[in-house]
Amino acid sequence: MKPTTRKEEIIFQASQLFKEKGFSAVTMRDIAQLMGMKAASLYNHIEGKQEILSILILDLAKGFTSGMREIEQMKISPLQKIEKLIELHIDITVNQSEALASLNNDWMHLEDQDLEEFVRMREDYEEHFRNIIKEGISVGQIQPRHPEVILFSILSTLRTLYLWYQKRGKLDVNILKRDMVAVLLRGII
Amino acid sequence: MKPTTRKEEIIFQASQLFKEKGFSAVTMRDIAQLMGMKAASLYNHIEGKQEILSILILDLAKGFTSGMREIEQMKISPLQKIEKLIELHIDITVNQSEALASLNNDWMHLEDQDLEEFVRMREDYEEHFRNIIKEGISVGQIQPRHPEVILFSILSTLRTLYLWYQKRGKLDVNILKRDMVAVLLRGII
DNA sequence: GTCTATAGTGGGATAGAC
DNA sequence: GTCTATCCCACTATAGAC
Repeated sequence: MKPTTRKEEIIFQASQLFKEKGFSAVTMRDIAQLMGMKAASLYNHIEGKQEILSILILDLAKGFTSGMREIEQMKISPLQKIEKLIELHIDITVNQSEALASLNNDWMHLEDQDLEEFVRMREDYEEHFRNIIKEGISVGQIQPRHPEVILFSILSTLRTLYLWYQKRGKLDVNILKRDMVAVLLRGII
Repeated sequence: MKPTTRKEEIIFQASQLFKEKGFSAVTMRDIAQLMGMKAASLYNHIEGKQEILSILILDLAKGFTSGMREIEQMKISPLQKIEKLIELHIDITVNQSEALASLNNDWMHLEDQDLEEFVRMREDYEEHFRNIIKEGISVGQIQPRHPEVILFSILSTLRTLYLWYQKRGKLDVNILKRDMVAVLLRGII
């Protein structure tokens, strides 16, 4: 996530602000100030505030979608697929925690087709995740509890990991993966 | 959470909007419309938009703080205390999911002393939770993994439960408590 | 590609009639 | 206690000079 073009740099700086205060509370003037320019100048590079949000969220959502597709096609057990999904979330958290904040908290401020596309992708993602859990239950690898509770419990932890990852002084990613997989799959007792 | 006074009704209606769109994206005109009045009339009952947020978040935070204090004083094992804490979160989620959304997502829009007070209460709450986990580890009731990973995993699930609870057609609370305790404590394998 | 200036809109909040 | 009218300000975005 190293911004190369001017446009990417604007989107990157905006994402920092969106994470701190939320999309609605961030102004074009705030973003311009971080860029060291005036708000009007931003419009030479981007269409507007909405475009920034849309790029941030939809690009990231596509990352989750393609990651899910790859994992689904692997010839491994359902439980191993869930481990891979946990690792996917951790990798994305580490590399794109700002965009993740927008995806979690500001998706409802997307407009029209962007909003529809996002909601569709998210439902799709959850549906595939749920199916992997169900398969794990049916082959006896996972406890026969309500798949929805399991899905929610894992996803909510992974989705809010970005809030916590940097507070704790950047744990080593591999240690984090190992401990997280252990806690989520095997519990704490 | 049945609003009785006019002021409480305004705060309640506002909380619905804050949950949907976030504090910054909700206008006094939006709130007034839900109340069937004009924005100017709101000011006969409340000081302003900030007061609404402040009451919503601080009242709820105090609920968590006093719940934690009660549980800590019980003469039960660390693991049983964690079970009680899970139940506390579920009860609050069921009864006050709108305020919970503001507490999770809009706390940074509190001002001055309110912001300070909230941050202090939250840190305190996490500190006490962490100590219960550590005690559980030291008496051998809980796996000797990093307490921070355990704390985060449980708290992030409980904190975002409000997002999910109503989508799924209001599960029976007792079933939810039982399954949630099982998944969080014993894992899914 | 950045600037100043400004249009156009909508926000929180207040004054004062009823 | 609610209303209309309005203030003042901040917002997104555009126009046009440099």
